[in-house]
Amino acid sequence: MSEETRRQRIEEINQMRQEGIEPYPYSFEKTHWAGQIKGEFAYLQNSETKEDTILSTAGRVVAVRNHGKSSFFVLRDDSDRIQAYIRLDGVGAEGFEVFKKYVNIGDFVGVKGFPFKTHTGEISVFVKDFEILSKSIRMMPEKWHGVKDKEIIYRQRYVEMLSSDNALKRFKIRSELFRLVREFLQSKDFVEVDTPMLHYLTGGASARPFKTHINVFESDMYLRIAEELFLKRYLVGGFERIFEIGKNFRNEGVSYKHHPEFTMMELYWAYADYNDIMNITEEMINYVVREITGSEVISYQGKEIDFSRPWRRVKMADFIKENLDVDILEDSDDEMMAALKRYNTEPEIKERGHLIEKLWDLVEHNLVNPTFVTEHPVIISPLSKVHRVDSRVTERFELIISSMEMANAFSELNDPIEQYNRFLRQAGLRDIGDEEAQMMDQDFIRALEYGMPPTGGLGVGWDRIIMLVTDSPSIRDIIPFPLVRPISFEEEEALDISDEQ
RNA sequence: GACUCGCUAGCUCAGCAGGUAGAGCACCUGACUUUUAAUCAGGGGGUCGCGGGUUCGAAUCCCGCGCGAGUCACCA
Repeated sequence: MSEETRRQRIEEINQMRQEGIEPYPYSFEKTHWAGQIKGEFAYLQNSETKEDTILSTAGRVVAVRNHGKSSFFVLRDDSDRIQAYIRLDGVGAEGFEVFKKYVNIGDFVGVKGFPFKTHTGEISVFVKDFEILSKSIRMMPEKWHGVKDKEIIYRQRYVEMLSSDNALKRFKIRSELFRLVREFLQSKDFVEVDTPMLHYLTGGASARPFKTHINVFESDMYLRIAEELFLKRYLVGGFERIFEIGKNFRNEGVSYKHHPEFTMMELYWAYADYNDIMNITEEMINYVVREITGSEVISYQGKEIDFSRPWRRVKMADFIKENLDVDILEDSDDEMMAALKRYNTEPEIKERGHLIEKLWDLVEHNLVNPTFVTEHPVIISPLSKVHRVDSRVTERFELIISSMEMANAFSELNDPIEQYNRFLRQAGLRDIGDEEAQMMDQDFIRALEYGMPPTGGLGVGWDRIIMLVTDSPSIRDIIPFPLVRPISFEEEEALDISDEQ
């Protein structure tokens, strides 16, 4: 590491203070964002100045081009980049000397001056005054190639963000997406609520939980794997249209589409069923995709994905039958097992539900455009109502896009007796070693006994949708600070800041 | 977990018939008052991921480990 440059910077900071220049001042009056300046003064002709307009802006210096008694430099802020032009006769000999001596790429600088357009047509700020706002003592990544090392990108995301406009934009899209989701749902009278992340019992999904411990109650706890069971308690309480956007935690593998900590949205709509939920899901995702990308057809990793409505709807059993020639509703366990063997796979737990899941995994990758896969067997849907005309299946759907499960929804089971029996069966699965089976939640049963209205419920894994709209190959690319294997800071760095002051 | 690939200056990368390390950007010094990957001249900077082995000699060959990426397996 360039220890040398870092020492130089620290020495410069000391010098600055001796000269009465504070390298880390407290605030700066910023009147314009970079993007605002570019927009507001786009009308200027080449070489035209607007000397009667004094504005100020600030950002990180990302490029400096010195020309003797003048200098061009580029400031990057939240909105865009803006070029600034500083010269000796604009800021005076002393100011210009400070600029040349102390301003480096990576520093935050505030400038005050008037807008103009250069001979070559670049909207710029003619600097009348400037202030160093924060000195950087680290060298910035290469200005042209940026940082490509995935290890730096994931472990020090701030480095990727500060050096790549694209990365900054990617995470702004993430933020914008959640804004749009809230806007959409609020327009339909859904209210945002929240539920605990620390649970004594895990439920609402099939997954292995993280364990933790609460000292005051001397009790083990789990990080939630779903919001479901608490949100339904809201419905018992009287809420009719609710949603929660929050983190869930699943102690399982990491892959391009799995991350132990991910952002899930769940929504519950009283008096609606899974058909209503299908419709609102389609409308909501279509809206979000259009707002963000400006189109209904997007390109994801070279594939085209068409979000135009209506989306295909296919029953799970039919889809598996047409692809694998296996009937998950009628065939025996042995027949399904034989089919799985034909595809060189078999589940760890040889139980009907797991056989069905396994068969599904074989065909999921055949779906690229948004597709609702519906009517899952009762056995793999412990929280879902049995279908009103076919008792072998439930009123449930999963939304598949680009081979990834994006959403899961059902007509929520609100019959307390049946829910109790479904939980009993899940408990039986736990007994035979299925660590992902759900736990009996007696308080939840009690809540249902008080009565929950007929309700349609939905869960959406927005991280995966963000992958699509940002054309990111891995979920780690759109989670700002992904989980990384721990390594000691000393292994990465041999810097000691204390002995250098 | 298995296999494949990668790890060299702050960053992006070269170097691998084994002979004590290079470029560009960045940094420092100098020239240059409309450049935009500015240009020109000079300079500093490296436990070549870590440990062991082979060898007179290892960034380069062999073994182990660490971290990362991809594929598969596992997994909603």
